[in-house]
Formats: sequence, structure tokens, C-alpha cells
Amino acid sequence: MPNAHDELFRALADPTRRAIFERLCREGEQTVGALTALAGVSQPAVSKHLGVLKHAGLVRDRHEGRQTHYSAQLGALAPLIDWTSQMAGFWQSRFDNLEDLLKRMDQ
Amino acid sequence: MPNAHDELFRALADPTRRAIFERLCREGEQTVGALTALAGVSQPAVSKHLGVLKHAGLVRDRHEGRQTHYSAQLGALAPLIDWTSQMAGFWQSRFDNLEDLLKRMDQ
DNA sequence: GAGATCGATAACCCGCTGGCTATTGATATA
DNA sequence: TATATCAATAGCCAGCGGGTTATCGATCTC
Repeated sequence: MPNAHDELFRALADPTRRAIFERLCREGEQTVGALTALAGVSQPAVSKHLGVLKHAGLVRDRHEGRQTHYSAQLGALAPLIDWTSQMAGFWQSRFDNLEDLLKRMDQ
Repeated sequence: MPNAHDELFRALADPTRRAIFERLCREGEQTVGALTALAGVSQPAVSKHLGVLKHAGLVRDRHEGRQTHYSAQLGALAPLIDWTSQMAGFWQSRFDNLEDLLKRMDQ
């Protein structure tokens, strides 16, 4: 079963999309136009990427007149942090077990 | 320019591949056969996934007779951790700037 | 040496995804 | 009201990526 991390990892896997997200983290709220100006791809492409990011909870949008402002939602990175430390935890506990084993063998 | 995180994020984006990596983290070194038995895909598919993980530095292989043992390389997750905390850092510094601004406006 | 097993490679297929252009809806401006 | 701008959507296309089966090289086992 594909777990909940899927959408998050997939959303961040594309370089263009990740660049957009990074920029929103660095510089804060941006309009679609501003993002498009530096994205190196067309405006519809940027909109599509923003759609994916939004669906993954990585960005919020705010409508103001005819323009839309996007901003990063840092909280969405939490599952990624959790996953990473979980992997590290598994690693560590296996290491501990090995240590125990060696200790037991030693005496 | 696609940065160095690309390969890492892409490698972890696929559920099957991530499951293999998670298993290696949980249970330690495994043969291709053992991994295939529970992966839900064919042995060549598993080999291909292991190739991708290896290329991304996430696993090591060790040959022993006719079987190959793979193990997780936890250190490869470091760039991911760095990237995450960098994003958090940008966020924080923008927040600090805002705080400064408000403080300056206040007086 | 013959046969079986392990895992990597080759060759192929299909679906998804990221890109594009064109268009639409909505809002601002003349 | 007519026109221009912004961003989302529609519709399309090409390439890639993850899956398969078939095969090969290498190593055990008989």
C-alpha cells in the first residue's frame, strides 16, 4: 500500500516544482506571474506545478483581484522530517541490537 | 540547473523503491531474492530499483558467491535533512525580518 | 560436466507526467 | 463598453520510467 509520504516525495521530486517551492520559502509570498518570470517554463506549466504543490499541502493560495498569491506551508514538511528520523531510528536500533549482541557474546 | 538533491528526491519518490529502502533500514542487509519475495514486483524490477538506489548512494551492495546483499546507507539522507532545515531556515529568517520590521514600526 | 539457482541485462510496452499552445473567466483599465 | 491582463483549464504531444518476459554469466550442487 502506497503510504502518505507518496504525494509529498513526488511533489518535491521534480526540479522545476522544487525550485518554485524553494523560492517561496526564500522570498515568501509570490504571484503566479512573478513565479513564471523566473521559472523557465510557461505560465500554464507553473500553474500546474502550483496545483500539485497545493494538493500536497506545500503551498497556500490567496486570491486578490485578478492575481493569485502563493506562499509556502512549511508545516507540510513535517512528514518528511518524521520519515527521515524514523529511518535513522531503525538504523540506530539495529545498531543497538548489534551492540547488545556483541556485549552478550563478550561475556 | 537541476541541483544535487534531484537524484535523491527522485529515488525516494517511487513507493516500491522507497519500500525497499525502508525495509533495508528496518531489517538490515538483505539479498535480492529476499527483497523480491516481498516487493510485489518481479526480480528484474527489484534489481532496477536497487540500481537506482545505489546510484543515489542510498544503498551499498556486497557480493557473496552468486548472491548479492544490499544494505542501506543512512548517510545518503544527509542532503535531505540539510535541504529541509535550509527551507525551515529561510522561513524562520523571513519571520525574523518581519518581527524586526514590526518592532521597528512599533517604536 | 550437467543442471539448477541467483541476479543483472536486454528488449519491449504502456501509462503518466511535464511541457506546449490556445482558450476561457474574471478583473482591472481605457 | 471595449480592451487588456492575469491565472486556470483544455487539449495535445513526446519522453521517461516502471513494469514485464526472455536471456545471459556466474556460481553452487549433484
